[in-house]
Amino acid sequence: MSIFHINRKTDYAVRVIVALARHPLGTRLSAKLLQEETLVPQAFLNRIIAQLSQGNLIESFPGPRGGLQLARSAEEITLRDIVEIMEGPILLSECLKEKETCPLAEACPIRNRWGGLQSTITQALDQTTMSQLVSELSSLS
Amino acid sequence: MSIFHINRKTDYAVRVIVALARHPLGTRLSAKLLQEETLVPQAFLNRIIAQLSQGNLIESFPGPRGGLQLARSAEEITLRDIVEIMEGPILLSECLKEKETCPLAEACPIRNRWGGLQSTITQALDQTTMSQLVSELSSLS
DNA sequence: AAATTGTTTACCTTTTTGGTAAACAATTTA
DNA sequence: TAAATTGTTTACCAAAAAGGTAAACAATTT
Repeated sequence: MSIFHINRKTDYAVRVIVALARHPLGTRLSAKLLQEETLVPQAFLNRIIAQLSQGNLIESFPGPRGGLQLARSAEEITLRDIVEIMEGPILLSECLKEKETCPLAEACPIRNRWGGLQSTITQALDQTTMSQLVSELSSLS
Repeated sequence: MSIFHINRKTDYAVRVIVALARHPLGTRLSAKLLQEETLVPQAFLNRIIAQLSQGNLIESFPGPRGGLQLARSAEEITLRDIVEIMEGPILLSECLKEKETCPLAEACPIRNRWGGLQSTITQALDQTTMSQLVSELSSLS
């Protein structure tokens, strides 16, 4: 699509977390209700929910009176948490993995630049919490 | 692979521009020589060179005594120039295109965050010039 | 036991990535 | 002007990722 693009799956996951974060911690919402709020296709949403659950960002309870709830408070969930659970670690270039050896390693002028940009991105994502998003949301409506 | 990942094609393109930028403006290098310096597969490199040429970042001259040269000085070529020629405009989310309409547009708390991060990234790329990379390279060797 | 809710697995289509190869076009020089 | 040299274009390809569907499965409550 385009470089530095957020995948739809991750975008959807943010919608899910924000929908949950709008309610008091401990509130359980069903997958069906989350579907109505996020507009994500149900079958796809199921897998996103499962991934968020495996990543310990949400907790799930089967059966009647079950549902999904945040695993911790909205202040303690950042955009980076969600991005990394859905996409894996942020890595601008293979050469930023210590173990990797690049044929140009001896004379690579770009590696440190990618490293710096990667730090900038991860810091920006770290600084955005779900409670910030929720308060922006209420100021919109 | 991983989110916020620089594609190999773009990484290769940076190698090409840096290789050219190490010589005085106006110096022509052949595609064959560039292949030896960048280690990019020849057939793939040909297409990368063509794309850089179409993007007016380099100039090409066919025939004997021909070759490739930078279209402007290394101080005037930024990482963003290369990234956008190889990958198209930087766009974190579809919803950042003015014309796009998102079903959540009325109540979307994340759009401005993606917009801010996108600005941060493009500014960082704007601030890196090829002459900076070349001088870092000489300080390495 | 039945109803309700989340989980897992398998499968699918389209697009992107990374690459190869050969024909083609332009320019210089013998 | 023909041959040699150099870049350009096009067609093709395999593997992976993106985005999604659907059905069987497991757990819990009533």
